[in-house]
Amino acid sequence: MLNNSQYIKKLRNSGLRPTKQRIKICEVLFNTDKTFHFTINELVTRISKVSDDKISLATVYNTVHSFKKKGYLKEIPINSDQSYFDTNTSHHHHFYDEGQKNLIDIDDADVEPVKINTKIPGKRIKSVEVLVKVEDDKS
Amino acid sequence: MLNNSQYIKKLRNSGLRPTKQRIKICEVLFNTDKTFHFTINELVTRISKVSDDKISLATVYNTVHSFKKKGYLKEIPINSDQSYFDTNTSHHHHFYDEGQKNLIDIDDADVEPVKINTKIPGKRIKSVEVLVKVEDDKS
DNA sequence: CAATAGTTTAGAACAATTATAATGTAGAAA
DNA sequence: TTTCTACATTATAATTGTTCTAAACTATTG
Repeated sequence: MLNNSQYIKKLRNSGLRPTKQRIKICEVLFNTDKTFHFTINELVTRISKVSDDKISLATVYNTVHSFKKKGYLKEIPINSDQSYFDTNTSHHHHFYDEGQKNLIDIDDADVEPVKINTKIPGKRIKSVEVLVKVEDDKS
Repeated sequence: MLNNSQYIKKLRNSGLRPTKQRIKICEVLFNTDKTFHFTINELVTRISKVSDDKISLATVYNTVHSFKKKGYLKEIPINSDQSYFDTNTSHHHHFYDEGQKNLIDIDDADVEPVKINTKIPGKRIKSVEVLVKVEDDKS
């Protein structure tokens, strides 16, 4: 929930030039109290709804990837025909309904800390992500 | 670790006709003590190494999908440019090294049961999958 | 053996994503 | 300000993984 000058500051601080496309995308992604999930296509649709001058698809891809690299977005690890991104970069998990292709956050507090009792030599754990697949409960 | 007549039986029992293509794919996937991960492309390569007559790409896709549906294979939920499958259908989890695109099994016994303290009305949990992303430990 | 329902196949089609290369622009230096 | 340059954007082409199609093939049943 920032205004444009704050996005500009944020972008500059992370070494990204504050172009009008990036600022627009910041607005679409972060000008809301609620975090949300999206695919590139859904983002393009959202952008076109709030703006008259459109942003090219390539730029949307580029920007989402730089934002991900800077830690402003997370990619959600599900197998799908397209990638899902999350504006909620806090540590949390997901329910996924494969039938409806519906993703729902699971608050970190609702998942007991996952203990991994093994490790790989020379590697450090970067993240632990839990994906809970759900289906209709027809019982 | 079965011989062909056992694959034939297995296929028939699950309502799949035991064609020579499916039997060949069974051999490549299941004639080993160790379970493993693969992409469709890697599977095609493996097949071509042990067999002279090739199986069309469409058939490999079809077969992997039917085997998945029958529960002989699992798909591993990671974001990648291609899908990963696992011949280990037991309940277990994965380490994933994004840098090297390397997947490693985590034995179920090495992960404390994941407790989810929330639920979605009308939905039932189908699976809980833990993906542990790792990176080089340069400490 | 004949009928038929399920399979395989090559290749086309498709969809998501990435690459290309020309044009545009932000920010720094003069 | 003007100029310069490195970074960004763009339209479009190319690429890649996957699915579709429809014709040929084959395992199974009667």
